[in-house]
Amino acid sequence: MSVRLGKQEWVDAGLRTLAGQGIDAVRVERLAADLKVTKGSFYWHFADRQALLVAIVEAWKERSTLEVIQRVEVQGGDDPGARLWALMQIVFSSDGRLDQQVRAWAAIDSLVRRSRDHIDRLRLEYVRSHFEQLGFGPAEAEARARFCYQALIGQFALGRPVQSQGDKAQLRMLFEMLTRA
Amino acid sequence: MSVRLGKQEWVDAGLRTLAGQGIDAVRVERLAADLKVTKGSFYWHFADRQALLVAIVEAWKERSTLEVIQRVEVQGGDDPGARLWALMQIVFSSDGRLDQQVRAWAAIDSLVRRSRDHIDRLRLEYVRSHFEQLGFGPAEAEARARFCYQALIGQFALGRPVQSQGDKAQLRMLFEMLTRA
DNA sequence: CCCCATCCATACGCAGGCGTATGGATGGGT
DNA sequence: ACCCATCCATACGCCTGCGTATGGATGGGG
Repeated sequence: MSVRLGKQEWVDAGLRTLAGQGIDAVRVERLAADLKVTKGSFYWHFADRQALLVAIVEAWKERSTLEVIQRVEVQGGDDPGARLWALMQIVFSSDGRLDQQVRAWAAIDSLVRRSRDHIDRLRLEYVRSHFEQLGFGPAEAEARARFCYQALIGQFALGRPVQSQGDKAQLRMLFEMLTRA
Repeated sequence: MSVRLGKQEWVDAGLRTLAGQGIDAVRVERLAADLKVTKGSFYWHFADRQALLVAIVEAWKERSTLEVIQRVEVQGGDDPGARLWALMQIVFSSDGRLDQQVRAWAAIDSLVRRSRDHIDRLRLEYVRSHFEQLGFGPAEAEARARFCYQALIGQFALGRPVQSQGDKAQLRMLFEMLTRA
C-alpha cells in the first residue's frame, strides 16, 4: 500500500473542501475520491458523516486562533502597538475563506454556532487586551477591539484580502484611527 | 383554488430559505412543500433549478440596497452626518442573514460573486459619498467608508445585530471615530 | 509460519432530489 | 356552452449520497 489513512487525513480533506466549496460539499464519497480511497475507509474511522463534521469544527477551533497568536508573538516584539500592527497585517492579508464558510455553516447549525461564538470571544479578548495595554479604558478598549475584529471578518466576507500597496496604506489608516486617543 | 402562483412567490420562498438555511437548502421539492404545491408548478414557471437561483440573485441585487437607501433618505434629513448616523443605525441593527448566505454562496459560485462585487461597489460608493460630504479628502473618505462597510458586514458574520443599549453606545463610538478629523 | 488486528474494497438497499411526460382542473373570452 | 390558455398533480426514470455487510489485503507479534 501507498499510505494508510488516519482520522487526520479525512479531517484535513474536509477542511480543504469546506474552505473551497462550503460545508455541503463535504460528503464522504467525494472526500474518498479526493483521497483516492473508498468510503469503506471512512466508515472505519468515523461512525457517520456527522462525526466527521464535529471533528472538522473541533479542528477549526484548535487551529484558527492559536497559530495566528503564535505568529504575532514571534513577529510582534514587545511594544503593544507594534504587536497590534503585526496582528492586523498578518490577519488582514490572510485568506479567510475557511473562516467565512464556518460562519455560514454556523448560521445554520446551532452546534457550530456555539463553537464560533467561543472562538469569537477568544479572539476579541486577545485584541481587546492590546488596546487595554495601549492605555484605553475598558469601554474604549472593548469598542475599538470589536470594531477592529469586525472589520477583519468583514474583509473576509468581502472576498478581498489586503495585497496591493493601496490596501496596505488603507490598513495603516485604520490602525492609526483605532489607536488614536 | 386558493391562489395561483407566479415566479415571484417561488423567488420569495427561495430567498427565505436561503437566508435561513443556506443556498443548498433551496431545492425545488422543498420549496414546493413550503408553498403547498407540487414541483409540477415549479417547472411550469422555471426551466430548471438554476433558473430559480439566477432569479434569486437578481432579486437580492434589486432589493438589498435600494430599500436601505430609501429608508435613509426618509429618516436621515439633510445633514450628511445625521444621514450617516441614520444609515449606521438602520443597517447595523438589521438582520443580515440573507446577506451572509449570499456571500457564502458567492465564495462558491462565480456568477454570484460578480453580483456580490457589483452590490458591494454600489453600497461602498453610497457610504463614501457621505464621508466626502463631511469634508474628508478622497483617500480619507475612501478608507473610512471601507472600514465602516467592512465593520457592518463583519457584524453580520458575527451573528450579533445591534440591539442592547450597550451595543448602541459602541456603535456611537464607532460613528464618532469614523467622523472625527 | 500463522494469526489477528487494522485498514480498505465491493456490493447492496434505501432515501431524496432533478427533470420529463402526461393528464387533469380552472377560468376568461367568444 | 365551449374552448383554449394557464397552472398544477401524478407518476416515472435517473443519479447521487448515506450507511451496512462482508470479504480481501497487509503487517507485526507470538
